[in-house]
Amino acid sequence: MKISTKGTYAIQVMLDLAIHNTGENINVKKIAERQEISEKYLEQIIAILNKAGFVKSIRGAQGGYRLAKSPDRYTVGDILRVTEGPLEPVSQGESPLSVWKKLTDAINDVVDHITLQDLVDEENARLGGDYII
Amino acid sequence: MKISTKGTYAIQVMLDLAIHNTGENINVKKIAERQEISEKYLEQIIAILNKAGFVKSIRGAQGGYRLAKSPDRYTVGDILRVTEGPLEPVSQGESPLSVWKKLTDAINDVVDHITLQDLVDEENARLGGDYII
DNA sequence: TTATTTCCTATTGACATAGTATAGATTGAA
DNA sequence: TTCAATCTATACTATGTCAATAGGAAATAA
Repeated sequence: MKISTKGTYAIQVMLDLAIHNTGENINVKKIAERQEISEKYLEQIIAILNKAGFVKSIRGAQGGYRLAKSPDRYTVGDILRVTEGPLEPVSQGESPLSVWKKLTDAINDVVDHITLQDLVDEENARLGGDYII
Repeated sequence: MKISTKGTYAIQVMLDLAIHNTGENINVKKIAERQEISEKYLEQIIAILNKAGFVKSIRGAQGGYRLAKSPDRYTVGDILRVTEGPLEPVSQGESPLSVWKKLTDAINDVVDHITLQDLVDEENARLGGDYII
């Protein structure tokens, strides 16, 4: 009953891009340093986000990544599902009890009502509001 | 983001014991047949339920298992946590975002408000109510 | 005693996770 | 054009978990 690091790292990446959104491109190295994630592994996760169109990549020198949309237009559910697959703790049909559907619905309901902007706000509040970009 | 078969099998076992509760002991073989689960693997799962005091075992010939309490006194959450461990999709402290706590709370809230008796009722309804013990 | 049944421990094959390694393609600043 | 910075792709590996399988010991009814 775990969300893998792939999913949590993806959230961290998106949050990092949202918070450090100065107009400059952000490269993998910086994100990896700030989030303390292996650079090479992070590349693989960002590749997924890129293919899904969640981030825009700018290649070449001074390249990097940016969010494709504003943070209020991503939900945590969007990001988790693209990295983790369907958020369904028991496969459909495996055991025909309504409890599994209720569980699936509850999980998706939570993550679909929290946006990336919510996480940004939370992070800003956590840092006391007096942090510099 | 999966509940393993250990957890779902445990629910099936408990439900089987609840439904076929005639006063006689129910042995692993019968449960394994009815639920279509490997007999040997089932032994291991029942051992967990036994150690947790959820079922009572009677050894020797004509032995078997029974529920330790009436079905309305178990929740699905009780059974899942004893087999799966804490229902916590992201380990505490791993990523300090409130979304993970909300998710944990939502999951536990669902499974803690469904009893084994609820599953029995559901199963009886599913079978049209005209089934024989 | 014998058949049945639980109890206990060890082992295994398949698969997923979380990386690491290597090579290469593309871009843009100088 | 040069060349470093950056993304892209693939392969490999170490570790762990899952889902059994296997074999036998201990208990008990008949």
